[in-house]
Amino acid sequence: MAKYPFKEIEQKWQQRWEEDQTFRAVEDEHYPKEKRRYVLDMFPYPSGAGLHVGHPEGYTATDIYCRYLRMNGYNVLHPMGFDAFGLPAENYAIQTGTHPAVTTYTNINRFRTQIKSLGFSYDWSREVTTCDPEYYKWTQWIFLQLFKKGLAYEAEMPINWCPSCKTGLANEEVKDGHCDRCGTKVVRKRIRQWVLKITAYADRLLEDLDKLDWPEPIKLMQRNWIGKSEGATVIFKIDGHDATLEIYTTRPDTLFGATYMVLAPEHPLVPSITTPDRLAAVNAYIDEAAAKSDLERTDLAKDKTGVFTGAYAINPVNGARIPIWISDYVLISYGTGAIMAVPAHDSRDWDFAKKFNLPIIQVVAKPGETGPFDREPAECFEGEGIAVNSSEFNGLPTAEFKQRITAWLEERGIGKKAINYKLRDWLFSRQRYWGEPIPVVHCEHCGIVPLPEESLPLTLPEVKSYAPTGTGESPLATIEEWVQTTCPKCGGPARRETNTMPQWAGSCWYYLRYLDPHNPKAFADRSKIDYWMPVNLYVGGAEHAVLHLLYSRFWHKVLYDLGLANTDEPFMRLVNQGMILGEDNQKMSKSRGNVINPDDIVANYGADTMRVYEMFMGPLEVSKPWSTAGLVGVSRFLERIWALSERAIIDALMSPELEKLLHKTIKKVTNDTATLNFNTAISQMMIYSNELAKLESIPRAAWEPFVLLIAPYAPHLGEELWAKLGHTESVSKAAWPTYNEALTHDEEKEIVVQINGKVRSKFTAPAGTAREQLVEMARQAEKISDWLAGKEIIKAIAVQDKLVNFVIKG
RNA sequence: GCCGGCAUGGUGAAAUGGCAUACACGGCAGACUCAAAAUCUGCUGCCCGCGAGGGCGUGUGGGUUCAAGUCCCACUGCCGGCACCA
Repeated sequence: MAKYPFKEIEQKWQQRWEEDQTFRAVEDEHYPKEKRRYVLDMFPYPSGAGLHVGHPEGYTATDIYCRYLRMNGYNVLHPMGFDAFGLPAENYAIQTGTHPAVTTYTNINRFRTQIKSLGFSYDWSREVTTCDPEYYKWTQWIFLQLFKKGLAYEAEMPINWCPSCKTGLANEEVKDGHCDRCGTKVVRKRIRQWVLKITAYADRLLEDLDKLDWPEPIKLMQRNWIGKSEGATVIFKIDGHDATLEIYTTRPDTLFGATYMVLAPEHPLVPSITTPDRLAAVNAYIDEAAAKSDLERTDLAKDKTGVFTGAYAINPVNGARIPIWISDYVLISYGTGAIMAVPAHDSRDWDFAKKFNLPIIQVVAKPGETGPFDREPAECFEGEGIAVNSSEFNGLPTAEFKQRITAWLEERGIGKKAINYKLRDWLFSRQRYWGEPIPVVHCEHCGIVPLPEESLPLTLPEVKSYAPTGTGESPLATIEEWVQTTCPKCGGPARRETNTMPQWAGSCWYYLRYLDPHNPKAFADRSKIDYWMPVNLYVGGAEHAVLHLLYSRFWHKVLYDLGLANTDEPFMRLVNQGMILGEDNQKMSKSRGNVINPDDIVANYGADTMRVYEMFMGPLEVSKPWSTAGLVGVSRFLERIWALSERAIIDALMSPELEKLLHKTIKKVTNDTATLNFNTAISQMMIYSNELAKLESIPRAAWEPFVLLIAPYAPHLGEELWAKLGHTESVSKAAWPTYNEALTHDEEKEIVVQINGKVRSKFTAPAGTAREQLVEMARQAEKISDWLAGKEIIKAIAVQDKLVNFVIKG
């Protein structure tokens, strides 16, 4: 018996698909909207390490699904491209002097070859690369639209700075307070930055999550990241000053329990309210806080610090004079940068009050708590309850008190309802070379001036050194002839922006460029957007939950508001594939030496084996360890199918039993493929092929549908077997097999007989036998009369086609 | 600390509240072979028993139910996210 010649077959069909452009997607109006599907993979960053076994997992899943959809009469858009700007290529350039574009395109070519070797049905004519000027021209163009809408602005703000790499780092490049690349401790540095006003969309980004068919944990992560909170602002008078102090609280009902105030060290009121005797201490504290990194201020420094300013605020509800402190546990960037401290009902305030011996007054009684409430409580209580020590509000439940006190404050003009978000504006600039140049100039007369859209792309100039300057400017700043330019508005001298965009920029909208990748006039023609969008299924890793997936939702909404997109959400359904771990159940990494290279698998076992194995490992969404033994099992499965195809395929009727199994198999594989439950679809195909293996010759009617079922999973094998059956057209154009529902049901059912819930016997009965009759049959069943002898039957439960359970006593 | 996810044989894993362990790997036995590999067939949760058979079993402890891997409550462990957001 000839071994399955996967090398020849895979090469042959990949070549054929390319020559025939089998998977080219065309905007054919004959397909109604509901027969079109846009199935998207998260495109890869082409690293120097080559494709990882994790990449093909999601790609295989979408590929099987796309092939399944095409066979079911759908017009499918399934593109692939490369996220090509980014740090690794630039860092390599710094070390070796190789232009990042050279490294990047070498890696892209390798990735493309690797991806193609797995036989995915992408429409490669739509490939996009984010570092291509023809692509980033439109990234810059979208930036200009954001700028014109006032959604991109310049600001001085503290950022994460790596003193060793001499560059700013994005939040995602900081791991536990250290530079992800070199391990140096990150410090804060104030430099000029471009920032995108994502906060303007906070509420819509939150609300619209409800429309999306995404995994709940991902939606929850976005909700938490956006962090909407509802409360009130309250204005406190400052004793002896005209200025007032505004604070934000989610618990206005605890106002009577405020025993001190805390300002962030950066709060603008601090200098003016600090008393002379406290000035030295306050200034020392401010300097100390400023020198701390974010890590020191948050992660490591749960220990509260702070100093008294010498000033007092007046509590508007009871006139109490309460001290104003400063502490870095209050953040200048959230709310009003100032709080009222209620130590009895906030654990942070509790810790602070305990440390500095500040008074603690209980104002909320736990449900059922009876008091007395005139002494300092033994512990902090943050839950809801009944108001105490709150004058005329005593006895009110928390929720009601909140409403009443907010109205009370509003009437007096000293407070109002307020909403805050944890989400911050998006720090959008990098002091890096390998990114999209930000298309604006700084003019002495006109200020910041956007480049005219016709002048785009603003391409990256060549530089001698890719190394960061260390001054907080990108390497672009060193090219005087590039930096010096003229103002598009007044024609006077101007300097180009030298910051570049972060890696996330290109991926914010790539799914739109796939729709019309070569359009020189627009990022995508509106008719093509209307034809395909929104994305029906988006598959990728969960690590992008709050970064790419939030950023691209933001950009998409902006485009929608500009009338440039047809929906206000880009990705209707999201599925996260689980991680593939090493054989040792650890994350794959070079240092652990447990990395599996897909090239080796394809070379030794074939692409189809790789594909089917990755889908057979377990559910798509969960993490699972790689197992070479498991891979071999799948390889044997495909070998057996090949061996079956070498047997005589005859035009004879199949047995009724086989026919039933065939229809059950078609049903299960159809449903499981449609719902992405590929592992159970594969095991059903194994069951069916094991049955076929018992036959010396195989009825054509039993074989052909099976070839069609396996084709999306093992497409090369599928094509070859289909051709062996005499078909000349690609199996991907064939119609998916149908099943007869009646044949998927058994006429005879095995009925289980239980005594007190334990299985004691079994018998067969015609499907649909009435429950009363099942009970009668069960009484006669083998051994059951012995079990029932001399016992009282309290109850007999019968479930049609399933079981009879006798509940007995004695 | 807070939020979320997961936990089933030696292993990867199946299971609309209705026979737990389908399918695959591994293991054992057998067939083929001079032999081995490959391939094929059978067996394979644990305990007691010669056997018939019985008992126990889905991280732990409770509960609901005629019936729980599945539903509820409490806990443990692992993985992920957030981390002074007032």
